[in-house]
Amino acid sequence: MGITKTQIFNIEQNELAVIFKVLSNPARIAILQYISQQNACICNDIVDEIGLAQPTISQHLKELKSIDLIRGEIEGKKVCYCINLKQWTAVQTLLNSFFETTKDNCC
Amino acid sequence: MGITKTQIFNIEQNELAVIFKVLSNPARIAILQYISQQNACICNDIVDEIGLAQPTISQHLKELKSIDLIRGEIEGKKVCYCINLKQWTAVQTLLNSFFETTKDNCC
DNA sequence: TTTATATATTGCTATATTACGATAATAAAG
DNA sequence: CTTTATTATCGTAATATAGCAATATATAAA
Repeated sequence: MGITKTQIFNIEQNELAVIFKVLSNPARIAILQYISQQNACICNDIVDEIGLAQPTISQHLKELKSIDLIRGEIEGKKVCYCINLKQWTAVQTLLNSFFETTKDNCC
Repeated sequence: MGITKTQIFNIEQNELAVIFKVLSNPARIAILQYISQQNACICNDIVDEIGLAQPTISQHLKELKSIDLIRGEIEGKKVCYCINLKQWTAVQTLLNSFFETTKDNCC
């Protein structure tokens, strides 16, 4: 069906899946890395840096914003994107905790 | 297009994206959590536990196996799945390192 | 006001994903 | 060998995603 049966899973499972989904595209990984590499908040050289069309980048930025991983501040006609450090750390902690908790038993 | 332009990204970015994609489904999260909760390697009570059809579970298990996160040992007519602790830890480290490295600069 | 620039939105196509019924494959049990 | 149980694979439908051209929106500059 292409549709995930979210109802049968709990909030934590669905939340983790959403986070992983946002991160499951190399363009979005590249965007995050590029934004973080700049010394200051970076505006849209992103389109030049990554080899994708402007609407595509804009869509990816929107998805990253959807889980609050990045933030866009309007500066004149440009928008300045930067990583939301608070949420970034929260997500890191959440994923780490998932890995840690799920590490217990094995053959 | 629905097709990701993997060529324009580097190996690390693509590898991270693949890992995140495997984890980006709540059924697969639930399967991993269920497997890890059992004291011994659990076989296909997974189908009973998760509310999805057997072929669907089988497909999800295949995807988890594709990045070596779990392992299936054939025991008679049953298959005994368990988390591959070595790869599990490797993935945890890789993701953590991604989060750590990408945490540097921000507004 | 007009023009130029930066970003977002819309609409579309191609491909991927999720899910399941039907069926095949495998192996233990009879 | 046949039956039964377990898991995998195939085929298919519905929906999601990635990407882009065209266009809209917004703001600075002229």
